[in-house]
Amino acid sequence: MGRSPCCEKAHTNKGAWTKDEDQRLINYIRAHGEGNWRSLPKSAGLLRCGKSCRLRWINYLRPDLKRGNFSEEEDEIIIKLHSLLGNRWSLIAGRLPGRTDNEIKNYWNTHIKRKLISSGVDPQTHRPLNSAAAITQLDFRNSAPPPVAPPSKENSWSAHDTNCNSTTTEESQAPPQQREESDGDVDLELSIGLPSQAKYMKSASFNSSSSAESKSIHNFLWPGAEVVAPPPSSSMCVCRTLGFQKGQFGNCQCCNGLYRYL
DNA sequence: AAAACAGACAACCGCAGCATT
DNA sequence: GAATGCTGCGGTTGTCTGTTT
Repeated sequence: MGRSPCCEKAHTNKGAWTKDEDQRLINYIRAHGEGNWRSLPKSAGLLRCGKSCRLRWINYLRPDLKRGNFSEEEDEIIIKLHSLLGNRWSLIAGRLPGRTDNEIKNYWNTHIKRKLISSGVDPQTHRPLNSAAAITQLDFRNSAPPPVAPPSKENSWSAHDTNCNSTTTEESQAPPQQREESDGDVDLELSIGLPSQAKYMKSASFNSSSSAESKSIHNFLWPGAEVVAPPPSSSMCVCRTLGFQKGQFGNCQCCNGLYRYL
């Protein structure tokens, strides 16, 4: 038995939004806040699918959006985060205030991909193009999951608890950059500090229980976070507000840190 | 000037996970 | 535990605009 459609397609508009529709949506969300997307169109007097409303708001109407060209700094961050996270656009967007996952995805596909290719870097593997083929089979980012314990999107990138804002996941869900041997081709040290988008940001974390693997992975962090030292046996976050486990990746809204505890 | 092409980006679609019933 | 509903994500498509021929 299939699911019912998210909306009555026969009675919904599709395609480009009109100014009037935008204004209705803005007015409604200003008055009632986000959420309840399914019932929103009817309440707001819009002949649109709830999904469409949500997308329009998130990608275009949100007041905190930063429109305009990406800076060089943002380019660098996107490339570095993509090398770490793969096509987790929403997660990457969480590190770029004012940018949406859709915007970053489009930008990646239209600009950065080309830029990397032209500079001889494989945009999927982030390695020199001539060596990309050799490691293709190790790269799970945009292909089928590994045979053992395939990654689960939700498990990998589950939303934060609003109090603590951290999550942890199993090793099998770590992005390939963390799973595969890191031989230094990719600089995982992110040295550009940025505030996270508190409201829209989702945090991700990865867990690795393999000590051998752990040693092959770069430790990295976001500036601004207070990093004391890898906790010896404690399960506490270095910012002392989280419960990260050793061997896990995670980023934290409390301190803006993205960590891996080796 | 018009057609063809390419680039950019907004929007849609299908899927998956979680929550609720 | 199964069915259903809601939400969010990533991939893909459609359309608009600018450039080239």
